[in-house]
Amino acid sequence: MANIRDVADSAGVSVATVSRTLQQPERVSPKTRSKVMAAVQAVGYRPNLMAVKFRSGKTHNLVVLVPTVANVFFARVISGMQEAAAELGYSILLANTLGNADIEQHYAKMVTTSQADGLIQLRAHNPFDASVINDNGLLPMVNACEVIDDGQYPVVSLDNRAAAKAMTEHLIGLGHTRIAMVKGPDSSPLTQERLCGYKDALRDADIAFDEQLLFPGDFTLQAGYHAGETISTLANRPTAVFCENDETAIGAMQAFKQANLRIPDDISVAGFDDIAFSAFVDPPLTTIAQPAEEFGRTSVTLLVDLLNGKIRKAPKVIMPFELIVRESTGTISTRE
Amino acid sequence: MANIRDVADSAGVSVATVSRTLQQPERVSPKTRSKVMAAVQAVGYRPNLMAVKFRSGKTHNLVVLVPTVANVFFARVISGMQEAAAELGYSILLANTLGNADIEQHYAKMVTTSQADGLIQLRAHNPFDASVINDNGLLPMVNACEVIDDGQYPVVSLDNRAAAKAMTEHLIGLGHTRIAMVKGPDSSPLTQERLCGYKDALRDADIAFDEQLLFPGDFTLQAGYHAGETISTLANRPTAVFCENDETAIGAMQAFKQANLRIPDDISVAGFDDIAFSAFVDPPLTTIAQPAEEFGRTSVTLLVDLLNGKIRKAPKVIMPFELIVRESTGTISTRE
DNA sequence: TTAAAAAATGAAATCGGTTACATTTTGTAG
DNA sequence: CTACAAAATGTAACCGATTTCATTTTTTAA
Repeated sequence: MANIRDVADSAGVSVATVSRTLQQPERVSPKTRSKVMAAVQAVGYRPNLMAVKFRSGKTHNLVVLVPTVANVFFARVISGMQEAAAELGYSILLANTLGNADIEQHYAKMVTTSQADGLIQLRAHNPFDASVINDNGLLPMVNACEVIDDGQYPVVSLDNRAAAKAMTEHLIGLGHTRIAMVKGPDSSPLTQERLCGYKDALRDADIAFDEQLLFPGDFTLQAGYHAGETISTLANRPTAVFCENDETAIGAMQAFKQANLRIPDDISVAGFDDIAFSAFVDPPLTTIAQPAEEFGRTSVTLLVDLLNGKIRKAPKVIMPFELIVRESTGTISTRE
Repeated sequence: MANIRDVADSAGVSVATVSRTLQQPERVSPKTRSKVMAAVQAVGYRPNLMAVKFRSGKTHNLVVLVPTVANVFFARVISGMQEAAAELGYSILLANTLGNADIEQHYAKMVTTSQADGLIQLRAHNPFDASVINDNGLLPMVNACEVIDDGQYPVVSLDNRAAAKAMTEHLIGLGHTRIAMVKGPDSSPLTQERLCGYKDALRDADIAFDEQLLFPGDFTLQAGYHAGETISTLANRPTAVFCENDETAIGAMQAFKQANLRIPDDISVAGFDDIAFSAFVDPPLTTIAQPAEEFGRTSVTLLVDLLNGKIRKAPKVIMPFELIVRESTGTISTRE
């Protein structure tokens, strides 16, 4: 592999001149400039960017921790990140952590070992303990999608509580009073926030909260299916089910269909996230749309600002949500 | 940020001793070893791995080009890659190319500019021209999932033709003779291979191939929905539809339902990939399962072998497929 | 024509590790 | 106790670029 010295030798100039020709062409005479460019072609020179990054101390890499890239919502967020990163001259190092703390730390260490400039967390699990990999406790990090709001790091999130409240109000508006909720993992702040929003709406409508109508889940199709099975056989069945994400809702719908329940005539189903599939299930799913790509773009922008010292205090950006009413929710007993 | 010299000074030894303590502890006396370890703690030393990688010339990074991480099948492949990479001490640099040649080249250049050791392509679009970014034309690369079989690079792929043939034979076995196919993009080798398998099966069963039964698609839900709409209104409607991937099949199913066609009584639908959603649509989708995670693991292993010079000639690994028969396909006219 | 200013170029330090080789210390055998 | 081998440690070169500072060349003005 040809290096800058080979170019210099081939052009009969010093390495400094070669470097200048490539970085600030206006600082070399036209004659040597063309001589150098010819030499670059001749020897097939490609700068060793590892050397550049080493010397500059800037890697222009950003590590992104994702619980699983197989989650359709996260996939959209990642697309947004990649886009913003490309514009700003950064590359994304994607870590599919599977919720595994070892993998998380392995990738987080890339920041402390100068392999990456900063870190973005996109996680739905237990808060990441930055002190594990960094003694002074603070590393250039942005938390996205999920509020781990200790005020230490910038946050990009949705007002999950308000969104869940809006969805619950939609269901209440349709006449539902027995509204089940299929939760995410209890360890996730998302689960708690959405649960709070659900309770807020019930309280405002003077509907008593019923612990029995809460069902465990973990954001997967399987969990939704399982919850749906359970709900189907319930003596005093709820007339609506609010699932904390779309995968769960789609799984539940499948269980309801197999139990010969009509949606929404017998039971309304609502989701959260508005993944692409949700518009293509039968019936199309009522859900909450999040600006996924925008989440990605914003978190990258924020992190880069942080790296450039353009940010004073850890800001908190709240992204807007949208209630998407489709056909999986309706008034009760229409055809009963 | 403390460097190795700070540790050396703090411990009162040379940098070489510090390095040895960290790399080959047995080559240092126990006394100095503990002295150095204490100094490491004291100054909060983290090795600058950028420096290590620069000097060693090995980055232990692998670039992976993916058309879109939002594709559920690719997401599984990526999980497999990450797993194998972690075991082998490599990191994955994931590039969401969106089929954009500029983004592809941007990331591919990371290999020629010493920012990554090798490249894996996971693409369903036009073949990547390695010569664009590398004069001598050959870079450490593995092609996965899609055969771009010019014999230059190792390939990990499925026998798409045989799989498509098996699915078509399944449909023929159910009594179907008018079998439509919703294709992927014509530019993709996958599309062609699966089309060939479809034709193979027709030929073996003495069914005339009918150009009219071919419908364009691009592997998206929307394309499937659109094809489904068209097929629904056809005068001489086919009794079965084989879609070249599951997203397309799920989109088509949605269109059929809206046209009040019963699946599979009025029309059978088959997909390809066996994404997680396919078991949770109504009715569950008959499809071809690919060992997605295994694809990822195998391609990483192959690439690392290639980097270590453990591979002579570009091998071609064919992964096994499995026909998953669910409820979206059935005999014709059962309840007509 | 010459002195001073400006432009172009080169020499060498630098980033933070690793490692070949040199040197010193310790251990062992005669 | 000496001689030599083995172990421990240190010195300095090296990886490939950028950049400061010095030096040379060219341009401008008197």
